[in-house]
Amino acid sequence: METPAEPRFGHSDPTPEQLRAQFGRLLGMTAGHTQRIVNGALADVGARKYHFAVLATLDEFGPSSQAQLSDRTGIYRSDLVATVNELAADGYVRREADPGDRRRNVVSMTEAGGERLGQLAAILTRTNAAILAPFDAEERERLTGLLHRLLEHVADRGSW
Amino acid sequence: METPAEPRFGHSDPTPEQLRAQFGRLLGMTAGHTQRIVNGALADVGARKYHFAVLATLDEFGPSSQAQLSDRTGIYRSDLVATVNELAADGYVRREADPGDRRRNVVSMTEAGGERLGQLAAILTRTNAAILAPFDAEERERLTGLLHRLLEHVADRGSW
DNA sequence: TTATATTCGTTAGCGAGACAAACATTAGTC
DNA sequence: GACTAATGTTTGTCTCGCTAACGAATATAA
Repeated sequence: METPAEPRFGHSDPTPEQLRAQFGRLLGMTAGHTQRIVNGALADVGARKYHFAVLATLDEFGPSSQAQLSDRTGIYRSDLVATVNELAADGYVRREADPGDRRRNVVSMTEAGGERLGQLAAILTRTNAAILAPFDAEERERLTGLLHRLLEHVADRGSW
Repeated sequence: METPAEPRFGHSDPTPEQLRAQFGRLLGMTAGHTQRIVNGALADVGARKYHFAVLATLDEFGPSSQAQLSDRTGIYRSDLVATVNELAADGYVRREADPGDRRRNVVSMTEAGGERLGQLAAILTRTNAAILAPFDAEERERLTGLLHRLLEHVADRGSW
């Protein structure tokens, strides 16, 4: 088992079987590439996905506290601080103290924020389409259906 | 109005439409949960996926230089240094200077490393099975088939 | 043969993302 | 008024992917 023998000149770099066989790896690599594409497109305009998540949430629910934003986006409260900071610095959101509850901040989207959301949404629509390009409508449905089921199963706390 | 603060990834508030609609998010969240499960299982025995990747590669190709390991696992050379350090510290691999090329190190798996690989492989087999539990054979094939196609498309450098 | 280029391992560091711990302030309840 | 709970914030940890740079060794071209 610990004897020499071996490659030396094998210039090809095949992926080992045991690695390729892992479903988690397949999923992870696919997601990794996909996210790299999406993140790259967002980064081109100086955004991250947290920005889109917050903006989209504000658009749908209106002014919210940070705790609400955290619950609805899944972003940790601690990470939300930085996200709101960044969005506020660019004038996309406003953060004001809630007069009714002084622990709270009310975060609301500005006009510029609405435009920004439109820009980011367009980017995401575009990249999502490009990513799914090789699939026809039926395959997309199958894929998203399977992924939804998988997500539900895998997100089920208690079983893990 | 609000629920207790915790269960991270399964939020309590409704997920905004624009977020839910993103395919990238679906893929990302699914992969995220999956990897958390896998990483958690590996972490329980003090391992990371890089460890498994290197061990599995050594098992299949025999003693290799770090550059070869990097090529075959996809781990960056710089990150491989730490990985080999860790594995060597635990006695799972040996790192020796290559007498034939003094720039190189020859990394080889020890007996303990072989056992470790068996342990990690068992963990991965188990978690992969659990993850795919809700699917029957035909669905698994469909899912992996679709993911493979997606991976190929999305990993295609040049188009992005 | 000498100069130049390339390879290999290594160190250091960045940034995103997911997450935990602790804390001060403020509200609500007993 | 004391106790508890929620909110926002700071700080820090860890994995992962990725970049830059460097010294040593080797390969190649002039």
